[in-house]
Amino acid sequence: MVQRQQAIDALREKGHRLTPQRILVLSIVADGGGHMGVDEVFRRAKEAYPYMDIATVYRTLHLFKDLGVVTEVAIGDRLHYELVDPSGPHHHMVCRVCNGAYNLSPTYLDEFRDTLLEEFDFEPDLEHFAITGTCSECRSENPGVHQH
Amino acid sequence: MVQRQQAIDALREKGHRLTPQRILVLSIVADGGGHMGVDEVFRRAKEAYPYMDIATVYRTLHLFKDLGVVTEVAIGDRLHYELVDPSGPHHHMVCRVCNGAYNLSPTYLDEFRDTLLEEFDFEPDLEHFAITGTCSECRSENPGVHQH
DNA sequence: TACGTAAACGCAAACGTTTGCAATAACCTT
DNA sequence: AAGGTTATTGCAAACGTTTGCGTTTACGTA
Repeated sequence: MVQRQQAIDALREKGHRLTPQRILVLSIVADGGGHMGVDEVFRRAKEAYPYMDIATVYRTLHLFKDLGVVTEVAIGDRLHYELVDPSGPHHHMVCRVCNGAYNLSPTYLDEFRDTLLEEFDFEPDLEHFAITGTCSECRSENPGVHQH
Repeated sequence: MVQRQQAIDALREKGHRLTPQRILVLSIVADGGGHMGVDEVFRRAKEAYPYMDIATVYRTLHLFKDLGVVTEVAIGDRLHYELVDPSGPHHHMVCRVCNGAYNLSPTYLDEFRDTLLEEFDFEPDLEHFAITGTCSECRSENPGVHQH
C-alpha cells in the first residue's frame, strides 16, 4: 500500500518517531475503508496490542491530521478519521437523519471561497469540512423534515 | 426588550414552563451583546442565583436553540450562544488566529445551497454555521499562515 | 553495537458536556 | 385559592477528550 509508505515518510521527514503504536493506528485507519470513529480505532488497536491507551490513539490521530495523512470529519458531533483520499481532497455531506456520508468535490465551494476573499479579505479553511443536511433518500422518506 | 417577550411566547406556545432559571439565562444572553460561551453564562447566572447548575445552563441553551431563540456558533471548538439577530439570520466567519467573529449574510451561501439541491438533492443545514479561516488583519500581520 | 537524549508512551486525573434520578415547583383544573 | 400532574431542577455520576507526569523506547552519535 503506497499510502502507508507516504505516511511513514511524512513522519520521518518532520522528525517524528516511528513507533509500533503509530504503525498500528495507521494500519487500522487504512484498512477501515471509510471514516472511523476514535472508539472503533481504539477497540481494534487494543485487540492487536492490549496495552494501547486511548490517549495514544487521540494523540496519534491528531498528529496524522497535522501531517496531512488523515482527514478529520465531524459526523454527528463526533470526529471521524480516514486516510486522505488519493484522488484528492473532498468535502463531506452528512445526512443528519441517517448519518450517511457522501463525498463532495471542492469545486462546489471554490466560488464561495473566492467571494469571501474578494469581498472580505477572509481566507476560509474549507479543506475538509462536513456539511450537515438531509440526503435525498431521507428527504423522500420523510417529507416533513426540515431544519429546525 | 421585544426580543425577550418573543422568547417567552415561544416557550409557552410549545408547552414549556417559564422558570426563573430560564428567564435568567435569557437575560444574560440578551444582555451579553455578542456570542457568549457556556462558562460565562454559567458564571453570571451563578452570581445572580447561587443554586444555578451548569447542567441547567446547558439544557436551557439547547432548548432555546431548538426554539430558535438563540443561535449556536462554534468558536474555536467551543460552542457560543447569542440571541437570534432581529435583522435576520447570518453566518459567522471566525478567525482561527485571533478568534474574532464576523457576521456574514446568508446570501453568500444561497447559491451553494441551490447547487447542492439541484446536483445531489441534498438539503444542507446552513442556517447558522461558522466558517473558520484567517481574517484580513491576521493575514496581513502574519503572511506565512495558511491552512495546513 | 552500545550510549545518551528527547520524543512518545501508559496511567491517572482533569476538563467540558451529557444523562439518570429523586426532589421540587410551574401550571392546569376545579 | 388549593391540589394534582408532570416538566424542570440540582446533584452526582458518566461520557468522550485532553493534559501532566514519570517511565520507556526510538533513533542519532560515537
